[in-house]
Amino acid sequence: MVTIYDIAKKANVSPMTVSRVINKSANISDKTREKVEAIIKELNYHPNNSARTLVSKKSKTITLIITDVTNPFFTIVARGAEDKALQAGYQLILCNTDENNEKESKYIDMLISTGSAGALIAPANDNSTRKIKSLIKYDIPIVLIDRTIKNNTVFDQVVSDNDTSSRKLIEHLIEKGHRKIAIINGPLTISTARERQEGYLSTLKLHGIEKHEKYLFESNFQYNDISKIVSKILKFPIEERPTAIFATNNFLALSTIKALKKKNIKVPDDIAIISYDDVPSYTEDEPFLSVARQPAYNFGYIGMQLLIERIEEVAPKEPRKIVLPSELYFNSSSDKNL
Amino acid sequence: MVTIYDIAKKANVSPMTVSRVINKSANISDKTREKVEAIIKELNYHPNNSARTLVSKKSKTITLIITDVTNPFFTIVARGAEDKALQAGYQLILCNTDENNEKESKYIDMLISTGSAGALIAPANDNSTRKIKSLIKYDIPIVLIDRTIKNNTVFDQVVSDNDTSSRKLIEHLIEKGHRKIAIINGPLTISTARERQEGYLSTLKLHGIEKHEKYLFESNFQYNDISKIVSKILKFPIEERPTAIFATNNFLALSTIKALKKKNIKVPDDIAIISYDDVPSYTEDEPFLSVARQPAYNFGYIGMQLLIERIEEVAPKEPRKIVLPSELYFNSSSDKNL
DNA sequence: CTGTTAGCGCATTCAG
DNA sequence: CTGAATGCGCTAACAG
Repeated sequence: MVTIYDIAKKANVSPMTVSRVINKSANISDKTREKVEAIIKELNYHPNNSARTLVSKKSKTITLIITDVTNPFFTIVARGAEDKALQAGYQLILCNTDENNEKESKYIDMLISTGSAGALIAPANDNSTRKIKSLIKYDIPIVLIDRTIKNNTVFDQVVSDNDTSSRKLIEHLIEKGHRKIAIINGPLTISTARERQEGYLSTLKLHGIEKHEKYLFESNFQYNDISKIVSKILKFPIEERPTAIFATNNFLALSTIKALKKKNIKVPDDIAIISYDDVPSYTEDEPFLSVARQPAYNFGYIGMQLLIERIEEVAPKEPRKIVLPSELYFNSSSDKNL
Repeated sequence: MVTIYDIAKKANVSPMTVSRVINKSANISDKTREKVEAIIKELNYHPNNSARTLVSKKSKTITLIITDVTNPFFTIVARGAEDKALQAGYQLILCNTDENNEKESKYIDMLISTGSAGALIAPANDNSTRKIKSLIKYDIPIVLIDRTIKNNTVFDQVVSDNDTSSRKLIEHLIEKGHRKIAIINGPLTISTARERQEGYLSTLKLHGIEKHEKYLFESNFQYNDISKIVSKILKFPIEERPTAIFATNNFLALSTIKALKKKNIKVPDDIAIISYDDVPSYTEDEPFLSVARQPAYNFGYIGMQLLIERIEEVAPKEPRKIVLPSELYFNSSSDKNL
């Protein structure tokens, strides 16, 4: 391995001078800089980040903790995060928690060990709170993305306008004449699920529609079979059967549609569907799902930007909260007047 | 920061003993081990990986260099790689090259600096060869995945059976009665594109079908507009117009179908389409595309396994080549007899 | 503008 | 089974 000592010897300068050249510090004469740079190239020198981090306590890796890269929403988040990280000279460490607190906890331990400069975290659920807050005492900058934790007063966050967008989605259904609207939600221990549910409930109230406990369903945000829930919905007497379903994330919406299809229920003719987020449609030319689509790329990109600002200590002391508006698309899945 | 010295002092042992406990080395009495472990927990000690890597030259991070996580194939590859890495206690650094040699080169430099234990690389193209081979002298284990480089005699690789699967795809078309088969391919500087093209050509030859240069199209493997190529194809006099198209990756197939739709050409009625890889269909219940589907997860998972074996020096000296068979699915997009 | 000294936190080596 | 000494490659702090 080529070290700054090798460079220094060959350039007839001190290792410190080499270090200064590498770190582009001022106060180096052009002549020595050029000389040293030439030798760095010649010897194909690569700085040793471990040594750098050890002594300076400043690392160039950032940890991204999400639930699953395989979820198209988080795929794009990861891409946005990586793009911004690279721009600023940071490397991205990818962690999938699968909404599992133990995995998450393990990753957070690793993040501390690695000496990550900071982390972008989409918390698994409310149980994540304590572990994440424990990062404060390590002085590791954190930005929460997509999901937040309860009573967060210390971390920056980039979140969605869950309540507003949910309201718009529900109001769209109401305009279409729907009154019996079910919600198939993720775990209420996840902030986004809670906020979307609140948006749903407050909008019903606002429009004088009674809330029915039986229309509230809780599953999880992963891609799985929710035909049991759908069966329950279809077992209601026809006059009580929901005419519309608010599926609160992409996977829930798709699973719902799939389960309905299997039961020969037509969307939107028999039941309308609205969703929060969808999946990229490479195939269809006409989008089908009515959806509040989050700007996934920016969750990663802007989140990373806030994080880097904090790492490089150019951010205000107060934690910042960026609310990214979703874009609403009303397509076929809810395109029928009752 | 809590260090082994803090632990040592509190436990009344030497730092070295603490180090031994942490590294689970033998030759520690149960009593001292337990005592030390208790204090490690109490003080919430996290080993400093930079220091560890610096002194031992063994790091616990692995770099994954792919073209784009946003490509569903690589999304799954990344997930497989991450899963295996975590199992073995490694962290994954994610890099997207966008098929760009400069980005790739930058990432390889970073990988050296970071002191990555190894890397899983899907090379951008043939121009990647020299840079990747330069890693040999740093003694950093490398496993090539999906794509390979020319004259590779040193690196492990996990690749697809591109020729065989291409042959099966083409033979399927031939059985359906097709003789005029076009290929829309990625850059021939990418090994997979070359191999798929070779499979295509040799199969035509095998079946006594003449090769036409005009049926060979080259675009790239990213998701973009290839309507120009499709227009060219449609401008052939009708008796020369291909009745089938082999689109050599997921994005090319989808773009082709989209472009054909726009021109009101029906698939498979007017033109049949076969593809290498597709995208996950969360929505459709009936798969549409006829495809050789690669076991993406295993490209990551097995690739990571080989890499870790090499890092931990339990692999045979000779480079290994794992060829993962694709699964063939013949669906609607080619389901018509001529 | 450049050099010297010291030490980051840990594991390797050698002693005992 | 345990400990002491040493140095990994680099930069902060100070000196000149």
